[in-house]
Amino acid sequence: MARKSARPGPRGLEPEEIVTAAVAVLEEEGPGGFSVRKVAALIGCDVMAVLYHYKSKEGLERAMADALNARLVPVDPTAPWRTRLAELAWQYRELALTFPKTFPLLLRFWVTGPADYHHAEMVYRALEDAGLPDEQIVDCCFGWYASVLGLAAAEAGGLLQPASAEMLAEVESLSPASYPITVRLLPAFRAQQEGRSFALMVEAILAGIERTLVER
Amino acid sequence: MARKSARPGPRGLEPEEIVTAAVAVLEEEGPGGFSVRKVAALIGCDVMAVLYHYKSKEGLERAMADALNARLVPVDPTAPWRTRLAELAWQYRELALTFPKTFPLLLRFWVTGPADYHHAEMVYRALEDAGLPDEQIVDCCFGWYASVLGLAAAEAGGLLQPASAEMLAEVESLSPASYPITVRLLPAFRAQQEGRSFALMVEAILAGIERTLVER
DNA sequence: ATATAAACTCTGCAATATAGAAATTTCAAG
DNA sequence: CTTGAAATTTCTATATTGCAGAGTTTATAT
Repeated sequence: MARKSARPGPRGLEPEEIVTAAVAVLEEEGPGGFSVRKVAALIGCDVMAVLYHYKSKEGLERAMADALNARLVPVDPTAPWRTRLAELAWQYRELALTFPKTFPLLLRFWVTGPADYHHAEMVYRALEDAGLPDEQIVDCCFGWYASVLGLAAAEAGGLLQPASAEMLAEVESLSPASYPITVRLLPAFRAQQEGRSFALMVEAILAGIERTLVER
Repeated sequence: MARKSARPGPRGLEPEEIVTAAVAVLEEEGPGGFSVRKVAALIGCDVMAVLYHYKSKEGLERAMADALNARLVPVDPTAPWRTRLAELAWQYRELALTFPKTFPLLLRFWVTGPADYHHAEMVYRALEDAGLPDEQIVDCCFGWYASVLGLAAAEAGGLLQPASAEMLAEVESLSPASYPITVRLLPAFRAQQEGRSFALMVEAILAGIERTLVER
């Protein structure tokens, strides 16, 4: 049995480095193959060093979600509220496409840390500038978050990507009698373009918020 | 060593019964404590009997997601399209509240089985009745699904529920200088009501879809 | 110097998923 | 009936996992 490891004691292992490695492992192995041992192996430290810093596997995952959140850059507060919310939404999409396997953690841990309050404040402000009354701001903010994260998670899962060949084949084999519209839409499936679904939906949500306002 | 179980061979173990038990275990133990062993223990069969029917743990989870999907009842096709989509959305919410721990599986396995095509056809039809052109129907359908599932998952995760005591305490301890709006909104947090956020957001999305239509 | 806290490593255990072979029953054909 | 194949479940074995407890080293304060 070869012993590979260094002696105990502090050796400047940055907690941030652990999270980075963890994200790399998760992106590489997928949710099924993700384990604390593989994270430790990647950075060449002991398994328990990881658990020391993050208490448990779930603690590490929470930190990973927070690390993703931390990558969001604040939006320009002088821009119109719709522009601000739209830009934030597209940032989430970008995050989802860059870290497709890690992104779903944001849905599991809705509140990951202090960074969240900062982002929420930005959304509150945007909705306030939109003219919503306080009670609607709260309701609307949570709803906006859930919808946008859902959309971005769908991107991460490949649902909003242009239809794959196998998916097209599956649709082609459907009976036109049972699924008349689905079959008729086949050309539209082929014509799907990257990001258009996301764009359409974000616009719809923002338009809907504005309209809710007008109708009051 | 006592042998607790019956003798081998077929004994009419219904696959559906396994899924039901699996959902029960997941709801009881949460995602962390969910294991194939506990599912087998609940229905009193061997672990491998479960794995025989569903190939792997992930296969079982996929079947669980499909089982949830199968609980949706078709909406009345003669109702206005907005009513139809709204009712479907509320059905998802109901599902999320009834099976909060199982519901997130629907986000992990976007396409669970043939039942999906049936539901999608209903949504396509609604959007067609709304007057959307074919290419927008496709984009919009996926986006609508992602948003609504995201909203329902947020309900399942407790995000849209009225703020908890600890969450309120956390907000109270925030510095009003850094988070002026968040702190000001405290009374609104207290006044949150079950389902209002969901209702507001579904209405906004539908209104947004309609408006997208008008603007063309 | 000494004490104390922080940052690790080592050993080991209970639980896990999955593979493969073996055993038993069901069912249809003769 | 018998028989043989297929379907269904169990048993055995293995590698992997999260995590607890105790020990070891280093840094910092007194």
